[in-house]
Amino acid sequence: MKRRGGERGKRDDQRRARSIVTLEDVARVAGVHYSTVSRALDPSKVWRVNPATRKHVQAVARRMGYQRDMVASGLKRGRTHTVAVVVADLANPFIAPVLRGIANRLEGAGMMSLIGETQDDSKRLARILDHLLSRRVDAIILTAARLSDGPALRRISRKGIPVVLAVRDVAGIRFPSCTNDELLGGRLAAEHLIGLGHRRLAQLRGPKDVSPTVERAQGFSKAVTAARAVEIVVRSTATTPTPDEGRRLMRMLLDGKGPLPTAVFAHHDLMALGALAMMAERGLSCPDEISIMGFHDVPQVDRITPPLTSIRQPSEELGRIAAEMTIATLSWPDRPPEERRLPPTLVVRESTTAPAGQRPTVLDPTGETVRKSTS
Amino acid sequence: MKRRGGERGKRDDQRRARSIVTLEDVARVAGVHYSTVSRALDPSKVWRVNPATRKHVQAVARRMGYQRDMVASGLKRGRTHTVAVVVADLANPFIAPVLRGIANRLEGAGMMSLIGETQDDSKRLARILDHLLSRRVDAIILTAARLSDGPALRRISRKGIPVVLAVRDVAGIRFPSCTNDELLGGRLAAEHLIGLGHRRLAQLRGPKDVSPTVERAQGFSKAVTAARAVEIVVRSTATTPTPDEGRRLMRMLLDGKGPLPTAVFAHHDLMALGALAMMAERGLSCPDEISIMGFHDVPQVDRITPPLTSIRQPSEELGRIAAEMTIATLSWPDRPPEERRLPPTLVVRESTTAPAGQRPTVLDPTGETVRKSTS
DNA sequence: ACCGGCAAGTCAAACGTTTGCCTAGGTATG
DNA sequence: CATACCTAGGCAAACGTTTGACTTGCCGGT
Repeated sequence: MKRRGGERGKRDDQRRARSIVTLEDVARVAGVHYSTVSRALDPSKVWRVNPATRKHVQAVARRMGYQRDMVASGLKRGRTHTVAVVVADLANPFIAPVLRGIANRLEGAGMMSLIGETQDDSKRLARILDHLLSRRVDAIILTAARLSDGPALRRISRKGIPVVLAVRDVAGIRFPSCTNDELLGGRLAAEHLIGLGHRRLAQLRGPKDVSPTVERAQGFSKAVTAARAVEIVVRSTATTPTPDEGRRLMRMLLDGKGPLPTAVFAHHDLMALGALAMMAERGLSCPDEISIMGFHDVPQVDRITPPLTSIRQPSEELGRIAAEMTIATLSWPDRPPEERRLPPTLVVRESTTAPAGQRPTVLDPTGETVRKSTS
Repeated sequence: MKRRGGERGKRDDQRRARSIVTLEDVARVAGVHYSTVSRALDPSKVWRVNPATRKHVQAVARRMGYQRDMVASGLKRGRTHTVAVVVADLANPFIAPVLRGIANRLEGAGMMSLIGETQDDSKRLARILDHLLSRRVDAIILTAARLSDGPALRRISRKGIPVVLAVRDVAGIRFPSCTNDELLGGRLAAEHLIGLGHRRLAQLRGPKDVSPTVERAQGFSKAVTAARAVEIVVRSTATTPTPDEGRRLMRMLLDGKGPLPTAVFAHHDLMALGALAMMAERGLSCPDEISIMGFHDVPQVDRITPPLTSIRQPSEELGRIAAEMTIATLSWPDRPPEERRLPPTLVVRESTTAPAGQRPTVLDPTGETVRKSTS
């Protein structure tokens, strides 16, 4: 515990200017070698230093306000404690809770998340992935993968940096992933509408080339086929599911040949809103003439007119689990990739009802027509 | 341009395992010293190397897939090209566009954003700020500041890391900041309601101890006073403006002594939604009995019943500007702190109308009562 | 008295870049 | 021809931490 002091003082000015306390500073004050300080402050190495010395060093470090430089540490250890989260569209209301789940879980593990937005542009995704490589992030949580992004991902993965897929899956690749069970989501939607008596259904599909759209469509179609009902599919060409795209698809549907469907399943609540607007424009009433349901159960769709039937997905939990899988992969790199699918739930509101022909009409005491209602 | 090769081969195995190409690898292949490679790849130092050599080195680097290690570079240069964005609540729908504005602008400058969420908890803010210090971020964009966070910020600032305030301001501190002009926002709200003829107005205030609430309230009150109208203020005790908090405040208002106000200004659309729900519960109709308006114009409030009058703020632009100010501060550290305030705009919809007594009642050809309407 | 073993610290070489300084030639100038 | 000057590139010391290898001092056992 003897003090020595004063043998290593040549770079002090720089550091004081940045007012940064280094191991060396602490060591000088504590009267030990800086490697001892390093060990005294590292829980996993602290057994190498005498309890008395440890206490003393820790006290000095705290007093001087020492903070380990994570950049230097990252360089040496090859761990930056940083996870990149790549999203397609920050404005999509259902991505915020995912981000939150991720950020909060990571914070608990001493990590933070870097965010990048691709706008579903493959070039931009490639640029961002390169950049992330250069930053030596510990892992990447990718929520912006397109079905065809396999090759790009394999390239990254070969560089030795773990990629965890969230929300969207990728064709022909086995990575850890945490996604919603979209097949089930599609099926729940179809079964709900079929259960109400609909025999002629339409799908307004979401952005193309992404797994949720494909699987949701598949789950829906399969249930429709199983029920021997008729299905009309309208495909989106946009990359973002907006109300405008919903309007456009709904117009295409209404202008199409053949009889109109009695129920419409939009792959995104925002598209359902657009579809509702289009119906209003054409003087059609929902749900009386056509039932409409959406997906995601984004905030406030329970308050519009009519309150929207939707499928709810556990977004924040999905983020949390994706972060958890990332942490697990980092601490046990060779574990086989786990693929979790979270079950969605149906939320029935007033935008869906039985088709006009089959609607049970009941007179209630006030003489008004009553229908299934949740409020 | 002579090749030398083979004089520095002792650590190759490690690097090949991580499949990371370093300056040294490129140098060996190109037959020059690694410092020359460094200079050939740094636009600001490239004049120090002969054009022919530069070309050759750049070609080799590209061919080998070299990527500068930003961690090492960060350690040496003291610049991490990372900006932290600290938000209070990731789930707040109006923060997503801000984040997006920031992330996109930063990406253009070769930086990325680290995100942290405080949940408006001062302890957590302090923890996060410490952590960010340790990560040596280049700057911090703080959207989660409480009025009383001055001391904590000064501490950070003294460590030499620039802080830019966005959305929320802090008492008694002169930092670069980019906020909404909340005074104007409050005034617009008040003037709109007063203009409709209301003389008895209520405010449901937002989270306490944050600048937008205080200024918005002040702007509102001032306009009310100027018009010699009467004001009732209901203060929130929550830290997050939720529909539930809106319900609670609205109940307090309705249960209060004295005559009810004819118009209510909620500091957040979500609170306005709660207030509407509370009115419905009490059998009051909006806007017939009480007009309600919100703030932020979050997505979909135009589709609820009745469509909500609100105040719109340019969130994405605010983020972009905050990022811009951050970049400016980094490249010219001693510039005087700029304080920008972005003007909000009033969006009139159907949840606000003239008070019952003064409402101009007009018979239209169908014999129904017509009122001001936007749709 | 000698050796082995252990505990507690010190030493110094990394991690991959950046950059001030130095040197080796070459060219211009006296 | 000698000197000064320039250019292009090499050298090596940082940046702050981590960590394998080494030293030192001490104890117990033979």
